[in-house]
Amino acid sequence: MSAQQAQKQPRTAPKEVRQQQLIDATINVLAEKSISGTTMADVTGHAGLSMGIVSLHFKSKDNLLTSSLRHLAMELRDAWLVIFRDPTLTVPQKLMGIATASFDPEICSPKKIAVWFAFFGEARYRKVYREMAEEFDDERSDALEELCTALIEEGGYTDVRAEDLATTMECLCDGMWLNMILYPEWITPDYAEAQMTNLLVRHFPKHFDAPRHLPKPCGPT
Amino acid sequence: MSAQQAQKQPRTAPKEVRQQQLIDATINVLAEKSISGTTMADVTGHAGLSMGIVSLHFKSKDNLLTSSLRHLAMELRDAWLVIFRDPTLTVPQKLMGIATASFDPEICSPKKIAVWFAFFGEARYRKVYREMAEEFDDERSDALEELCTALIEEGGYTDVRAEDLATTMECLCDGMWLNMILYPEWITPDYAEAQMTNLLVRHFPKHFDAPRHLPKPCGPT
Amino acid sequence: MSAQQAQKQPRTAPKEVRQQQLIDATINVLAEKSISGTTMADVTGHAGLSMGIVSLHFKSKDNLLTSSLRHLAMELRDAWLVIFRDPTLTVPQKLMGIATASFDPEICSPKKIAVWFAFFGEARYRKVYREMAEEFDDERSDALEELCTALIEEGGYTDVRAEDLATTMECLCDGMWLNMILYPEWITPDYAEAQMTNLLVRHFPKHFDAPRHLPKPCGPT
Amino acid sequence: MSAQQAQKQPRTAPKEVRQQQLIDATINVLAEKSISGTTMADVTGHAGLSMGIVSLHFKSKDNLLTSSLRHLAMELRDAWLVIFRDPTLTVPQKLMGIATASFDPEICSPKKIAVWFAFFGEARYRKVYREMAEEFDDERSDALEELCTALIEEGGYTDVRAEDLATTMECLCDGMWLNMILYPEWITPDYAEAQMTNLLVRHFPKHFDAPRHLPKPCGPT
DNA sequence: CATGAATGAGTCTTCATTCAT
DNA sequence: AATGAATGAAGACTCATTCAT
Repeated sequence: MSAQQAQKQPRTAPKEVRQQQLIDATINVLAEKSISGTTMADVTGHAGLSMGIVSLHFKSKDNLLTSSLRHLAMELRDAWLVIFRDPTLTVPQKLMGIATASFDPEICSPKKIAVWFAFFGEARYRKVYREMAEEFDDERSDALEELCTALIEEGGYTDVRAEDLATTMECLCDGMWLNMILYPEWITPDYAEAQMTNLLVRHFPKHFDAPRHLPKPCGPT
Repeated sequence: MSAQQAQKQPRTAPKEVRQQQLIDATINVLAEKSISGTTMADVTGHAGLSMGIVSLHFKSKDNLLTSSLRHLAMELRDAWLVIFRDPTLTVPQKLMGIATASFDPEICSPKKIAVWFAFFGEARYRKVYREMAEEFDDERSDALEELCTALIEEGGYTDVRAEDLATTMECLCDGMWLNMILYPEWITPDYAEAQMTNLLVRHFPKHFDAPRHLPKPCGPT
Repeated sequence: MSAQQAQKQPRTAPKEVRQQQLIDATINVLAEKSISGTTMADVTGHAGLSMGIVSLHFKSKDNLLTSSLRHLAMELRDAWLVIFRDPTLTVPQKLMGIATASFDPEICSPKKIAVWFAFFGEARYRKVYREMAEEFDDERSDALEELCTALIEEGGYTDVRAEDLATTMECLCDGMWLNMILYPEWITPDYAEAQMTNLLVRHFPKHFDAPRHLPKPCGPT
Repeated sequence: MSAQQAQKQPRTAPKEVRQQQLIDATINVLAEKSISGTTMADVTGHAGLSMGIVSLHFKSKDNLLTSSLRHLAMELRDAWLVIFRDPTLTVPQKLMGIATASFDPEICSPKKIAVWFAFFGEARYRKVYREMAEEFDDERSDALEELCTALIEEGGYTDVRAEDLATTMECLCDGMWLNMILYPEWITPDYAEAQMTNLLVRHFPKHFDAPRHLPKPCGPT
């Protein structure tokens, strides 16, 4: 929400609204200026509010950043968890769903990926992230491994190790995120999804169809 | 080189020596404090030199950072290029060599990966990186694709697309780098190399042996 | 009154009650944090009221502080004036009474002395104090001098000058206040009273008995 | 030194000179604005230097204030210690010298007294003062007591307790300091010295001559 | 009368850069 | 070529005061 739009907002608002408003503004500014370049004046200006509002609602810049990171982490967790727990989905559907959840436009807009890497670029926030997300990351690893194991048994795949494949899926996913901001013309969300599908087809040919082969847009330029 | 050692050094030194000394110090400090937390006083203090030396040799902080990034990029490029151009190596050896070059201790120490992601965390330096390295990154992509194509033809692999596999290799590599600093107990250099081998075995079973399956240390914790 | 107790109080209260409540809170907070460290949020929080209440009743922080100083000054003036005007007391009783009134626990609790010196520490409030209290201070000086003069005539003391003794009494009193907060183990209220008695005994031996000689607690440590 | 004069000073100066320059400026500004009102910009502006210089030489505002307090405390200590240790002085001369050292124009200018009370007005700096000066204050108490004891024995004074008189001297001194800034027309340095002499004459009539009786200037107005 | 969210001017502090030596 | 004292712009944070409810 821009400052212009914000001028029409009421002078006071519930705590939750203001906090979310500030977190949204923070993510927007972070994407552009990263952590070192993001000032509280930038954030509050973007939200159409006054400078003191951050201290009022978040006590400090660090806490605002941490809260914003938590917001992103929760959003991502919810995205795959809702798939994993959906009783109407089959195992292959769940596996594919989790694999591609990271590339949902809501989750992996260029803006949000930039913010993720802004945080990963600072040792301090890597630690913060680990402390807040270690449990969820474990859960996701376990979920992927569990689903892979189920498929391996079902399909009698003797050459696939669930553990290794789960790791490959997660790391490939992260690597494509990185290249999405480095070379957005090379790795697009659609291409990333096709790559994930590719990986699953190659390991579980009895369960997955060949992906559409997207023309690689233009190399890592 | 620590400040203590540095005190014994002569008061003057050739341009190149001083510049490399400062770049080394920069990489060391960046790994710990990232970009926003790295001050010129940190860098010069770590190098055992005076504050004014940065302006003398690099004109500005930004230029010192850019030079440091270039140093890392060149180091990485040299690592895979020397393999690619080595006439004594076979195609599979080259492919494996390039795939695992990123995990050479000299290239991917925890310190250096942290610095890479410190730069990737800032939009400004992603742009700088692209401008200085997109040529090399293209070259590497082309090299990988060329090697894959050679193997596909040689082995008659009909289900492998060179382009996609090259992309997978690069992204998987980057994703493991990220998880190496996020969860160093999970992804170790040895495990990363095994994962890369795994990928090649699965695509080119006639050319690569099964990798040693390292026990996955402890999940993404 | 603590915030907890205050929560039970009715939402509205007469002007005078609220004002006194705020002055009490101000004195309590000032004692601990002095003027620079006392915020309106501290004061209203201590009183269990909302932030806006200060503006409502006192218009500004400065006015609240000035009112608090006046409250202290009036309290002190009342303490000695009631003695001076008490028709049942003899001259020596009055002199002794005024001399020791400053050390009455109600007047000179550690908290209140700290507040006095908080105000004396600021040129601005020294000026305010002078404007509001110089009349009373003059009156007290005159009262002491008058009482001393009476005793001098009565006892035929030829070596005492009423004016100088009155000054000595007042300054000694102030100096003991200061040392009470600097070194509370050294100067206690009891010791201070004994010192004042000592002074009177030495100047008016025919009218005052020897004081109890309190063991000096432990030096200015 | 004013900003105008300061403009002619060299751009760099030895550490000690700059630090003393800043402490002098601090004392000047503190006298006028007290602690809450003194900004680093005030201090550096008064010294004719730039804002960053405080952090460079004193790390923080608090440390600059503490250093300034220490400077005052040392100055006062030196003033009486040099008298106490002067082998050419007699015991009465030393006693009188210490008693009146506090009123030396160099020590008790209106400016410096104001600064003393600015510090005494804050609990934080009372603690700091105690920690830095407790030893010296003890020494001075001991010195006064020792000198009084010597006179008592020499003169056969049976009605004087060295301990109590030393305390009276110190507190009277402090009280006159306070009234010097509250009512400078009432208590002048000369009058304060006369008061101290008075006290000594009354206790040790065989050793001290009657003081000149200064006309009390104008009451506590 | 009373509330407390919001404001924004003011302060301390940091730090890249400059410059006299 | 090298030093490091000095600069001053910029940022995070504080807090007296305002105002819509």
